[in-house]
Amino acid sequence: MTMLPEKTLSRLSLFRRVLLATFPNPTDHHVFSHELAMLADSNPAQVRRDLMTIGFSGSPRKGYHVARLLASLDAVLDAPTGQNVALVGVGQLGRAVLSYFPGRLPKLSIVAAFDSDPMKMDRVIYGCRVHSIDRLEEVVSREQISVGIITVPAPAAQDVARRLARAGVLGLLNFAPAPLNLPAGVYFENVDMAAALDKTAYFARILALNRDAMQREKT
Amino acid sequence: MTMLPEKTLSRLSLFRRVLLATFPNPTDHHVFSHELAMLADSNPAQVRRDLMTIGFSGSPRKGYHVARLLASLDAVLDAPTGQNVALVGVGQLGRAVLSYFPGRLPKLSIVAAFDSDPMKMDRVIYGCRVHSIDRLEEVVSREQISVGIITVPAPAAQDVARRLARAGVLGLLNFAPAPLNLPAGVYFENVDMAAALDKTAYFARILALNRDAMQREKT
DNA sequence: GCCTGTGAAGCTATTCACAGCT
DNA sequence: AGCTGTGAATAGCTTCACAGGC
Repeated sequence: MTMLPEKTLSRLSLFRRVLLATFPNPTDHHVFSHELAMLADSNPAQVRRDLMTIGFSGSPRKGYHVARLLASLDAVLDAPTGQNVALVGVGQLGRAVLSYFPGRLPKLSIVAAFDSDPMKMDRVIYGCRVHSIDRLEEVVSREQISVGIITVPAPAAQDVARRLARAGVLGLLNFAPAPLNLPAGVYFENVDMAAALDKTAYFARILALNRDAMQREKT
Repeated sequence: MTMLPEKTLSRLSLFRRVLLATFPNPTDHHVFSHELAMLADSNPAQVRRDLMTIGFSGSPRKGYHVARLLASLDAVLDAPTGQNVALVGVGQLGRAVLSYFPGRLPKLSIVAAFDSDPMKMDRVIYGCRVHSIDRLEEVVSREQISVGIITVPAPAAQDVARRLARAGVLGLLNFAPAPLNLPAGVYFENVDMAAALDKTAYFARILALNRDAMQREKT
């Protein structure tokens, strides 16, 4: 399994989450592809294809064995020993992210946060120590951090991303509304809330127009 | 132009943002597709295709006229009279979102927030009044709200989404880590931060493995 | 009968490559 | 010479549809 497609990974992460929520005690439970599809707002063919992609099989009789499936999902999604994460930018959004993750993804720990505001330094927020941004390279290297979360304002994002990459971080999750330019060999994913809201508003508008058109047609 | 593809819309929103940031005074400026591609971390062919999709053309000589392009992007992305937005769930994440948007998307105003915690009600947070969740239907209808942002905990998301949809909201931006089941005719988009982080960590891990493999090959 | 696993078809999105313009 | 606009090629993703198993 060299490298799974991005979309498949998103769904696998979601499958794991809904399975855990639905089967607090998964032993001896089974799910059919159409059941998991329902839980994850997907469809049976997609579920079967995704599980096929990670080499997991069920039985036509009973479906997929939940506990085994969860183990397979863990094997794909988690590093056996866990991975350390750093967050840069302890503003409103950074704090929200810090409060969001603990407990949600047990194999990923946000072990350090960074900010440039001296007021925020050396405090502990949601269980995470805030360091001066000046010590970014030092702490990333010492704590063996392989994943970075960027929650700084847009103008600072590119520089922070480059420093994280240079310090050895290989995956970046960027919440800043600025596109990053990074050398190949570093993965990054943008969470573009502004674009997401623009898009949602656009489709809301189109749907409203369509609905009005139908209304008019009826008369 | 019946309905633009989702991906195209995300990029158009980004194009507008980077153009505004790069050309504070756009009059008489021009951009080539490769320049805009650089700014948006895309590629020239994609930029040309996207602009073609919205029927905007440039000249081979000078490229795209920035002010005109911005006007075209506004025409596609914005409702002429603006759209009203409601946010449900004034927790840590909800507050971060409330503080994030004002000023960023001038045609979209978050005009109301809702929460079930009596402590939070009737306060004004980041310029937005917080109402009791009980008054959701009433306020959505009175304020003509067409877009909803869901920042409640996962177990409450489905119910909130259904209430918003029933009250007439046509587009939902869901930050809760729970998939929604909604009738057709309502658009929704999930911002799944947990899946995004899982994915980022996965690729960071794969990249580390690949890098180590190359290292070993060299010896 | 109702499921899974999967080749094949269908669809969407991206990228190529070049004619046409200035 | 170097760009845009775009048909055509490619790549990537989703869905169909059915053989095979219990």
